[in-house]
Formats: sequence, C-alpha cells, structure tokens
Amino acid sequence: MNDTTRATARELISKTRARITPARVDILAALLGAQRPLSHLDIQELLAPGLDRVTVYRVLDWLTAENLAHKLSGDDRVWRFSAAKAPHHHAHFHCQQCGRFYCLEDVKTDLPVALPKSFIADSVEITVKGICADCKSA
Amino acid sequence: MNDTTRATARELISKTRARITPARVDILAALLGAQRPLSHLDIQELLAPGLDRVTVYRVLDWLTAENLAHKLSGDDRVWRFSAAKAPHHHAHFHCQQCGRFYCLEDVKTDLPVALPKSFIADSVEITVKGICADCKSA
DNA sequence: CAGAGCAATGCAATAAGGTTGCGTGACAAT
DNA sequence: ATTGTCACGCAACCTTATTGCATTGCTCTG
Repeated sequence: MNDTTRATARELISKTRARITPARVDILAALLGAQRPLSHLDIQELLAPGLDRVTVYRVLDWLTAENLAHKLSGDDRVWRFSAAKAPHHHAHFHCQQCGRFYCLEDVKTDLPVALPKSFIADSVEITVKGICADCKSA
Repeated sequence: MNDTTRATARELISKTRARITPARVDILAALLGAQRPLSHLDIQELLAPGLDRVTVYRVLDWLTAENLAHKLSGDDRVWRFSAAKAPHHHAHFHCQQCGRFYCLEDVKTDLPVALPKSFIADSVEITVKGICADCKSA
C-alpha cells in the first residue's frame, strides 16, 4: 500500500463528490494494491487495527454502490471485494484449501448465454474451484 | 413428490450401502422432483414439518458427500442443492429479486479454462444474475 | 468565523444461516 | 436377544453480516 496507490484511491473517491475519509482511502488503496479479491477479514488484518468492523463493511458497501469495487460471493459465505479498475469481466479461481481467490484475467465472462424467454441477464459470474499452486506444493 | 420419484430416490440411496431412512428418501425425492436447486428452507417447507433442521442439513451434506447431490452457493449466503442426476455441467440463473435459482441446461460449464501454472481445476461454476420471467411480469 | 446541517464513524445489540455436542432411539448383524 | 453402530432430535453455539442510535467531525452558508 504505497503512496501512489493511496493517491489513486483518493482521486477515484474524489470523483464521486462524496467525502474523502481515511477509512475510504485506506480500504480502496488496499483493494487497488491487492493482486486478488479481499475478504472483509483480509482488509481488517491489512489495515491498522482501530478501524471498526462495521465501518469496513459500510465502506465496502459504499465502494460497491459507487462502482469502485465489485462484490463477489464464494462458497464459504464470505464476501470478497476487488477494485473495479476496469470493467470486471473475468473469472475467478477459488482455492478450496486456503480459501483464497485469484483473478483469471484471461477467462472472460462476457460470453453469450442463452436464457429462457423473458429472463434478463445482469451479470455473469464464473468461478473455478480447485487447488492453487501454493497449496499444491505445500 | 410422487411414488416413482421416491422409488428412484430409494434405489439411489441403496447403492451407497448406507441406511435407507425416511429423511434421506424424502429429501432426495424432493431434490429429484424439483425443477431447480432448492435451499434448505425450500426443503423444510416442502416436507412435512417434524423433520429437524439439523437433520436436513446433515442429510444434505451426506447426499453431497455421496455425490447424489450438488451444493452451490448463491450470493445470499444460502446453500442450494440439486439432485445429481447427470454430471452437473450446466450453469445457473439467480434471480436477484425473488432469490430463486434456475438451471440453464443449455449453458455448459465444461469450457476449457486457462489456469496459471500448477493450479488444478476441480469444477466450474457459472451463475448468471438478473431478473427472472416471473419477477419481470410482476 | 460561528453555527447549522449532514455525512461518517463507533459501539452495542441483533439477525440469519449454519454447525457441534451429546443423549436417545432404531436398525443390522451376530 | 445382545451388542455395536448409525441416524435423529434437541439445545447450545459459532460465524458472518446488518441495524439502531448516539457521537464526532467535515463543509458550507450566512
């Protein structure tokens, strides 16, 4: 979480015309700097303690509402968030052992899907489940 | 939940060499007869009351372990289960309004995915999110 | 520059969904 | 019939996330 990242975060937040608070900058910077989607717990551990659980949840929700972050659901009942740098059209990998998520930038989710009549698609989520390299070698 | 479905359920369970109990038969039959993945709550409502919450959870876990059912995660923190009639290689639709899941039999999940080195894929889950026909017309 | 107004935070309590421990009852094999 | 194991029910508990409410602190107007 270097200064450049924090500056980028601050700039992105300023575009929303909402308040630029330390919590928002810290959390968005954490997401921007991460190589993978982070859970609420990941973020709490990454950031200095002293930031309330609820605040983290609220900031994450706010970021999602402002389209600065994307919320995705794993099969462990935990939300993961990733910074919405570009339109978020790629798949994810979920390691069943360590629980970490990885972005599969190469696998696009904008594939054409044949839906039943009158169904409206909003977004497509693709999750590959398996074992990641770290866990395999361990 | 007709008798044929129950007979099929009983037969599938007998193949596991485990005990054929009413709870197992009822729940598997419910899954077999359903057009869509069912949540734990769906099942409880479908079945006559008197069956314990925990028993339902345990039977569902057991069915999953025996590969008679598949567990899938929505973004509402609720497990959904579907009978594993055939290998379960199709996508699902999740209505963001009513929360129901639908099977998209036509959309296959056995697409080739390019994984990073040393990653091992186990299964692929594709979920389309949007509004279903029922909710749209309402 | 003071003060009003509102957005953001922290703390505590609560909700929802799922899981664990343990005693009891039922079935199967001997 | 006896014994061992498997399944069930009940109660308690855990985790993750959300809500209510009081307080803080920024911002903007006058």
